[in-house]
Amino acid sequence: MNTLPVRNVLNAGMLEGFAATGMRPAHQARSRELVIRLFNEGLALLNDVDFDGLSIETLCHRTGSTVGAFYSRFENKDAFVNALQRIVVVGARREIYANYENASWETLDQLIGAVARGAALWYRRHEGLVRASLRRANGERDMWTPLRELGELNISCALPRILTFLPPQAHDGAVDRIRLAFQMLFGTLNNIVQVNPGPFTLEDRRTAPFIAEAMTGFIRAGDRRADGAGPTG
Amino acid sequence: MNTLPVRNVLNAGMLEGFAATGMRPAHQARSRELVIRLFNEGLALLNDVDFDGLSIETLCHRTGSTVGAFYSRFENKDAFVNALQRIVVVGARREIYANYENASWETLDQLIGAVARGAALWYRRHEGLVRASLRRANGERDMWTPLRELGELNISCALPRILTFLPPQAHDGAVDRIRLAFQMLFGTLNNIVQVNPGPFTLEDRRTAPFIAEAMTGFIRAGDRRADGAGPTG
DNA sequence: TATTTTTAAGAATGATAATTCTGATTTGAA
DNA sequence: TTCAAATCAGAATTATCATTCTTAAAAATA
Repeated sequence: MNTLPVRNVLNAGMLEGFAATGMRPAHQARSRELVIRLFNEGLALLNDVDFDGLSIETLCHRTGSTVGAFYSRFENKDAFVNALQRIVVVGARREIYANYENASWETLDQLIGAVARGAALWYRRHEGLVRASLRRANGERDMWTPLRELGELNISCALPRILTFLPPQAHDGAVDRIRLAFQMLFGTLNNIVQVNPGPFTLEDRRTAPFIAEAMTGFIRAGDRRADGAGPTG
Repeated sequence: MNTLPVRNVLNAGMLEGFAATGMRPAHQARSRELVIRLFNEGLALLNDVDFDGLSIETLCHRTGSTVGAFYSRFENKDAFVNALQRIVVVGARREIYANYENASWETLDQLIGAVARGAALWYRRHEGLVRASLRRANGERDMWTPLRELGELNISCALPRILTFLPPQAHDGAVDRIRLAFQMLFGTLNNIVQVNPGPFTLEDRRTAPFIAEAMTGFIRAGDRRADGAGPTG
């Protein structure tokens, strides 16, 4: 399904201090290495199958391991999947912080352009995990929670910065508009990953800039309304 | 999961002339009634579970029927699910044609406003089916195909009408913008149905008008650029 | 009414995969 | 080096459901 090259994104260092419910703490080096292998192979497999199609036996075979080893690390399949999401999210969180701390933007277009581009890039790198998480998203199991929190982190970083580009009298109405703009951004990206409706794909260079333009325009339209200009139609 | 009242949307009349692969033609009235009951109960169940969670035995029990009866109608579960999607799509198709034929719009805002409102309404009425179809959307099984076709029908009706509100010199670039606008519309609605990210929901009255405004603004921005006005940022 | 076709019941079957269990093997600290 | 704790191997178990099969009932047909 996914034609992008798949790299091993996780290494032993990233396990440092990482814990997740249903994942037994590893006391020996070999088990830490196994966990990393399982995570990376899990990510690779999720480019082709979803969570239901992810067979523990296949996963273990591909990592030169056994189901016994798997179950001495993880309580069950759900716990594995949850841990996999969590460790990816930990990395993403770091990226987000770094992005917002290091950069400063001169215009709203630049800021939102960077946000949309960054999001699209991240989706490309984690297409399999996102697709699998979406497919299992469900009231009870809450398989989407880690990724939802990631989106909320992104918004909480972007929101105050966006407001600095808007006149103070527009701030009130702008918050709703900004939130909808992000809902459209993530909705559109999720939809591309899941059903690939076309014509715009994650690989298409126009996708992120176009979405960014739509977001910016929508947010600015509220600005114009707060000026008393009235509807533009 | 879904708190909306669930009505029986299908009746015997809608089965007239309806056929789907893997669905045996019913020669007796009792089997036609059974199919309708299965469809309606299936739709109701899909508000709470997805396709995997939809148990044939439960479905049959709830319709006062048996698995034997089910399998003398449908080749297998997939065939049932596909037929259910198809018959709902048949109705939706009719609605779309009717909407576009009966109405005429005086402004672009009105047209797109009506399209977004109509889409959001339809999603509310078919939340369970949409969610289940999305969750199973997958390269091979192509569980999304019927709904994808529905979206394309919507676009093919809207596109030429939208163009009539734009100056001819803007038409070329506008097509891409219109398509992305629809990708954002359906993406956002799909995402609401699937992960309900908030703050905007299907029930929120502001959702459809807001999305419509974003779509209109984005499409018009291309118009302004074709005038030679350059980027607005 | 006789008989053929269609449909329904519901127990039995079968396939798939997650999970458990028991007995080795390895590790790392003393 | 020793040994208790940790880990691993892999066969066996289990649970879940879709699907099949056989027999019975109902409807259509003549």
